[in-house]
Amino acid sequence: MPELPEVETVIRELKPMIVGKEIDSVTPVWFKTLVNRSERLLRGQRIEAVERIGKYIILRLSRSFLIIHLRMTGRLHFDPGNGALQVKEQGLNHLRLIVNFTDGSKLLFNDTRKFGRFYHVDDPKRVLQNVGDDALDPRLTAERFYEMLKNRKIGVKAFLLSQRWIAGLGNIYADESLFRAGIHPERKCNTIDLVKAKELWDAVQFILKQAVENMGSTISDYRDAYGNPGKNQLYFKVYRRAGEPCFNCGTAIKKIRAAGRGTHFCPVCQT
DNA sequence: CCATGTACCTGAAGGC
DNA sequence: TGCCTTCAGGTACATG
Repeated sequence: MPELPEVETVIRELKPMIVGKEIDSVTPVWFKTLVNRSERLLRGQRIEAVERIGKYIILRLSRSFLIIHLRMTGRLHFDPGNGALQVKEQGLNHLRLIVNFTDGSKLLFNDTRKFGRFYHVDDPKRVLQNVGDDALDPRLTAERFYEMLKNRKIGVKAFLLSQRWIAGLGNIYADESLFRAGIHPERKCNTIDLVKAKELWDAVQFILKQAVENMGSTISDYRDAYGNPGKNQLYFKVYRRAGEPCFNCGTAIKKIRAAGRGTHFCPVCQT
């Protein structure tokens, strides 16, 4: 499910709901969701801040960190505890973990496929050591992006999907960014010159920012903290458009497997 | 270093 | 209707 824009949407909404709350207890519903040894250590800790690097949500607590990854189908919802839970549809069919706050409100984690994780750690580096800078980090520049690309023989889609260099892109926004920049997903990184690298970097920035403005993309499972779907799926140019005409040239959009993922591109516009 | 396959899970969709 | 296969916003790990 969620890539950077979906995670950003969720935390923007969640932040005012949970910052300052004190954890009373955590109820693990599915035993693998909470990764740690001692959920008792969470009692009495306050949520000091809600941050994000790539697709990772970082809850800064009084004495430790709770790092959340939604993976494919994870959803976070807030239950104010007064009976006014706002979640729509069947948002809570697959409840996997509950954070109970001392004021009676709760943070609910729903996750159909059970891939999502809450990592309780003293040092965020334990989870984030192989995660690069956030794709929307203003300190990143096209020049630094080019430096990362220029000596790699890996296909450019695989590069964008790896969280190790730039964090936050997933399958949808990698395909959409490559289309916008006119680059074939299997092109080797080291064949991209500085000018083309800048075009790709600008495309990544545009695609991600547009998706944040549209509250993320909903294909099936993704919902924001209120249970609402995103609107950005209406702006897809290639993703899930196999066989349909390219908006630039009319050629049928192709679907192949690249970097192990279904990959959509225009065989004429993307070289 | 790089590509590919498998594992982790559930459910929707398509073919027969 | 039912059965079987494939696929899905992700990542970690094993194998050539």
